[in-house]
Amino acid sequence: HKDEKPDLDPNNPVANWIHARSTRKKRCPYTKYQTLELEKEFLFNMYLTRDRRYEVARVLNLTERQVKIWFQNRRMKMKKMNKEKNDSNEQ
Amino acid sequence: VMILRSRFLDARRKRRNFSKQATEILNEYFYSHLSNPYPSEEAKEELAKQCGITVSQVSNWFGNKRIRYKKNIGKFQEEANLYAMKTAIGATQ
DNA sequence: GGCCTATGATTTACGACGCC
DNA sequence: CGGCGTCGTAAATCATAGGC
Repeated sequence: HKDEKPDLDPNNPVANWIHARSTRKKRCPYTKYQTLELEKEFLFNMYLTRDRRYEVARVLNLTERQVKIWFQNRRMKMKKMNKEKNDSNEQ
Repeated sequence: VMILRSRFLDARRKRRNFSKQATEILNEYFYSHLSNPYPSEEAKEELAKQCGITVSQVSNWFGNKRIRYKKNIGKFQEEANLYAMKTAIGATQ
């Protein structure tokens, strides 16, 4: 037979997997209010200007980084929803 | 037609567990690629087709499986042995 | 029918890498 | 060339299907 290489390390199969760094901030679910306001802002424009980002972050008590990432994630979500809509509408 | 479609969309929102055969296929892939259980986009498409689910669902399944396996390898040992044996038998035929 | 856990989906947070 | 873009994912959490 042969040496494929499905498994190089039987003792620790997880060793080569992707792992989040220990410094990563723990996921912190946003409040309904925060989410609602973010959705409203997203409806207004899918891309933030720096000024809007600063303002939204200030009002919702989030960091600008959190707001930036929320918009990135929200755009990916929209993309996924659109794809599913298309997939079901063709065939 | 649109009505049928919206009906289909409504039906989808009630989650069902995947079929036994689908879970079987996914687990076979997972345990036979245990050191790197990250199927390519093409592999995901093939698995999705075989399982009768979407590529997104395949991604969700692997994401859930990896984290749950990693968090409690012991709990999955029996299952791992079962699928390891299965692929070993398959390889001899 | 009421718990409980397993399971599929969704939500935050990054790493990697690309573009401008 | 740094900062924001996408893409794929980790990990936590949500929702509830399904078994007892």
